[in-house]
Amino acid sequence: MHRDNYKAKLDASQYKLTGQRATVLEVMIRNRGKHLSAEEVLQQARLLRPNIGIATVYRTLEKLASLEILYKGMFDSGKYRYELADDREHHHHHVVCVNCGSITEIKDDLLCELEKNIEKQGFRIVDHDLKFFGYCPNCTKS
Amino acid sequence: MHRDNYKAKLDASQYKLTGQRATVLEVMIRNRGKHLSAEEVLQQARLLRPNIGIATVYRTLEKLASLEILYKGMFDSGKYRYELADDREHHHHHVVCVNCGSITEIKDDLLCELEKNIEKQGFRIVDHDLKFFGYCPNCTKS
DNA sequence: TCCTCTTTGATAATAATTTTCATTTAATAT
DNA sequence: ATATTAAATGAAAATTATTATCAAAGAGGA
Repeated sequence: MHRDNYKAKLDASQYKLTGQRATVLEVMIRNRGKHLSAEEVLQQARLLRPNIGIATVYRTLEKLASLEILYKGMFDSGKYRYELADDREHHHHHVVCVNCGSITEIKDDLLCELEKNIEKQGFRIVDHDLKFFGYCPNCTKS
Repeated sequence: MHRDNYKAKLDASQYKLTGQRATVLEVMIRNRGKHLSAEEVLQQARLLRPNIGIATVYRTLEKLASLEILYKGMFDSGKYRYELADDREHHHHHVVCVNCGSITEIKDDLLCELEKNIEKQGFRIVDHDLKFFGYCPNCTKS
């Protein structure tokens, strides 16, 4: 998805497209595919806008996640990470390397059948979150 | 698994089976199937042993998890929850109700195929964690 | 018993996140 | 353009969950 579409999405929301928000969004776009913590977003945002505050970063990430522009997830220990979420894809699958900590996105989706099974038991499923833990190709070699 | 087996497992470990540890374990056994936070474990433990401290609860939960007597997971926002983990089952699947917050365990496992796909890409998978979000049978009705 | 090592509870410290609040900014009406 | 109003911001304080510190208590062995 293009930069402008994200901005348009934010613009069309109940929130104002302020400079700070555009900056946070810009950081996320430039790091497409990565999973950044709030602190990491702050550091990169300060390169573009030196006196943006941590509270604004948190507030903006939260808003962007509520607009589903970002996906907010907990991967390793104790802090949230954010990534660009293309609206079509609600499902996030990741492989977390237990050796180097790298997080790789995977696309394959065989879960529909499993979801259907669960729905037979009376649930209505709206989303899922799947993480694999193992060794990434790099760490498998050594 | 029976109460005594957990105690035996702890007893056989490098750690002593102290009264406090037995109390925490007892709380977890009495809440089989539930996912308790450290604070919740403390409250229940204090009914059995009024002056057990929060630090001991955290330390014990951590140890029990490292012995794989408990499973430690992050479900909703910002705090860890613990549940009894029968050693055979490393894989945890849950349905989290987005309405009432209830967490239900599911057993079905169709993920082997997916794991194999990922391994073809050079990863070596050792574990996974799958959560579904939706409405539980209770909330689906209303 | 004495000695040593482990565990404990209270409390301080830390880390991540949220709230508060006075000030700034943006959007709208004038 | 200016005044008005509500939303957004940055700095700092507050909160929440968790971990570390440390002196005292407990357990086991020589």
